[in-house]
Amino acid sequence: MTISRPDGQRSPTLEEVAEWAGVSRSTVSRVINGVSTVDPELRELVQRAIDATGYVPNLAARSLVTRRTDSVALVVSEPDDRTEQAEPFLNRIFTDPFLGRITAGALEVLRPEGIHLVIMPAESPAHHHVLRYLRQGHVDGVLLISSSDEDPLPQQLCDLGIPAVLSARPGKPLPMSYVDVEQQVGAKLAAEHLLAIGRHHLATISGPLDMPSSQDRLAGFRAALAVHGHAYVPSAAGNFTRASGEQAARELFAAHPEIDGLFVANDLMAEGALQALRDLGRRVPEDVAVVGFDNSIAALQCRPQLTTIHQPLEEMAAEMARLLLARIGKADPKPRSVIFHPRLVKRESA
Amino acid sequence: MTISRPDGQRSPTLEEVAEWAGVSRSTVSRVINGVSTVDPELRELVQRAIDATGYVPNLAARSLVTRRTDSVALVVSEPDDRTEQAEPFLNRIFTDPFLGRITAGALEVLRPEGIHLVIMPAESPAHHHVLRYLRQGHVDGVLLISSSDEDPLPQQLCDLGIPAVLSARPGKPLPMSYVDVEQQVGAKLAAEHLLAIGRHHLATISGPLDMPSSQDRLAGFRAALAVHGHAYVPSAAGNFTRASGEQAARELFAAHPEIDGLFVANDLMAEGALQALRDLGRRVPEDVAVVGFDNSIAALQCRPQLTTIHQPLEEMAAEMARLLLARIGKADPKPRSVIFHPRLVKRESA
DNA sequence: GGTATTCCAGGGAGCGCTCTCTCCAAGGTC
DNA sequence: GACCTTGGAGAGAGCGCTCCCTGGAATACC
Repeated sequence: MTISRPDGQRSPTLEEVAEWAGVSRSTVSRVINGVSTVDPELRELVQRAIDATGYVPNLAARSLVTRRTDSVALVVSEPDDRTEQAEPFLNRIFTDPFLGRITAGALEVLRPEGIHLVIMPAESPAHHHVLRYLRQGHVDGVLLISSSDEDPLPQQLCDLGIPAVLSARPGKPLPMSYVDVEQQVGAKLAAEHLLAIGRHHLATISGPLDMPSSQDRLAGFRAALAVHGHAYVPSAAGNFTRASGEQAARELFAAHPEIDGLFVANDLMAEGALQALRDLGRRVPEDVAVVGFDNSIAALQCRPQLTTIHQPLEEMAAEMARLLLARIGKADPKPRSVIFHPRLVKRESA
Repeated sequence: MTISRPDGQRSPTLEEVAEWAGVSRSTVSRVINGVSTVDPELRELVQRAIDATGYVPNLAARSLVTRRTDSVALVVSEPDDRTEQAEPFLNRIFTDPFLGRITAGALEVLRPEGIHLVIMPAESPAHHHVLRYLRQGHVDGVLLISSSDEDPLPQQLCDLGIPAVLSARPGKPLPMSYVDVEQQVGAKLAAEHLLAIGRHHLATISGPLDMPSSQDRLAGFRAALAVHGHAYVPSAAGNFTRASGEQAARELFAAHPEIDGLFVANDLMAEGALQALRDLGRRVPEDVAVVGFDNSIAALQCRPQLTTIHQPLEEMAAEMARLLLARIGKADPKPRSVIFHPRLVKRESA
């Protein structure tokens, strides 16, 4: 802290507060930390001293001894191979409603516990920066949003013994807790809905295929259709951005103009697909029915409004925070997984 | 730090590295901090010891004595009165391309300096949380994105002597550095362009009117039109979200169907306005010309693509970071302001 | 060759806090 | 009244680091 206060002096220390109140350092410390064995009268006195001096505990000193910082990091990671895309990483993550919902959910749990959340983007070239930050002990643990099964970060955190919780099933088995949603079930809901409304030429726009969740949604969609006799399902991969959805839809309809039902692996890409369909002169849902995934704000903002698969991201993030807190508490609880259920939200597009 | 390493032991200390290398604590410290007065041979030896032990400096211990943390916060603040809006704060900030660009620009400057950036949302009920975080000395300074002239945070940071730089001219005069863009000039560019392409019935959708930048854009637009004899300019205020832009456009066109030129205070709202115009059956730009503001990714993603006022957000954020670093370096440099120039980017919508 | 000067490694203090241990006083027991 | 228990305050050590000061070896100077 470089708080050069206006009056030029540093912020007061425990010792100074103690002197002001005429008690010992220990007593002040006890009051600050809410230890009950303090005479109520003294407690009151010390509280006045704290207010009078404007005392704030020095975090560095405290965490030097407690080995806690009372803050956790939300790290949004991105592997090498996707870093050089048209739309820069930071633009993508700070434009996708995903992150906001995750943050909100995590804060819901962390704030009442007095734990701070710091958000750190970690695109690949900066991985070591972030890793250094984490190793230095700025935070007690990390909520890791990782978007590829090639991402080395989960493994690294594991090796370093830094408590962490993942936002999805890890690509490789790892002794870490994670939350997830039944991706395949979500895709199945979409498939069955499209069939139920009488569509026969189905296709899908998937997310990046190095993401387990993308793979699952694609596989789930295909499997559900196979059950109904559809052996072949055209697909194109996007990267979860609106532009990539638009592009994928164009490709798909160029190759398969007969498509009348489309499952898109997130709402943002679905919005892009809607754009493409408009340009192609296809009406939604009359000519083509579209189902998205996420039930994000984007689903409500496009025309027609998106029928989509709801994913309880806020609750999932809250659960991640809870799992992390548990992990930080005791050294080595068994890694736990918590799986959430998706559901279909019917709107106008299908 | 609660790093309970897999093998159950804590991470090594300076002392242990010193012992490994057979030198003193001081020497290791010197090597770590790149002090030049170390025998190259010893330096080499110490480096091997560091690698072998996997040593990472303990941040708490270090910053206890240096009073630096080598990290700064990017705080996105929001005043009371706007917290209870349809779209939650976190959704809004993590959906607007604004934040991504700011982050990218700041990191550009901070990363090479080895300074970490932590992002903290600070909607009003959590202000004290964030303030506590900052006061505890987690960071050396703050880049403050504040969106209202009622926001108490700048003043508070100032009082606490926490180094900070603002992202726009503060609502009230304050001895803090800030960057800004010539908002009025930007609005004037929009106004003149709309006139130049032959529009006569101009209107504008502004941002929240408690933001100095919104006020400036509105005032600038009106002033520029006044010069050309337009005494009255219909306007409606949004809150910089797509939905609010759509809503504002509806209101505006319901009251003033003759409008043929529209200046919207950011691209996101302009996208919403485009949506509304499409619903109303107005062609853009034939019936209504639309000019946005920001030149964000959103301007490229809508149909027709937006003519907009470019704001060099990345450079502005980079400059903020530079100003902050300067402020952290020495106690009390004179607060500086750096003003950037907007420019018109012509696309399809006007 | 003796002294002054530089160079560079080591030792010690101390940053501000927590936490354990000690100690004192008050109350309870027989 | 002597003893033990208990509640609650203070003293001390030490977390891991940096930074200043000291001192010895190497070099330079007269």
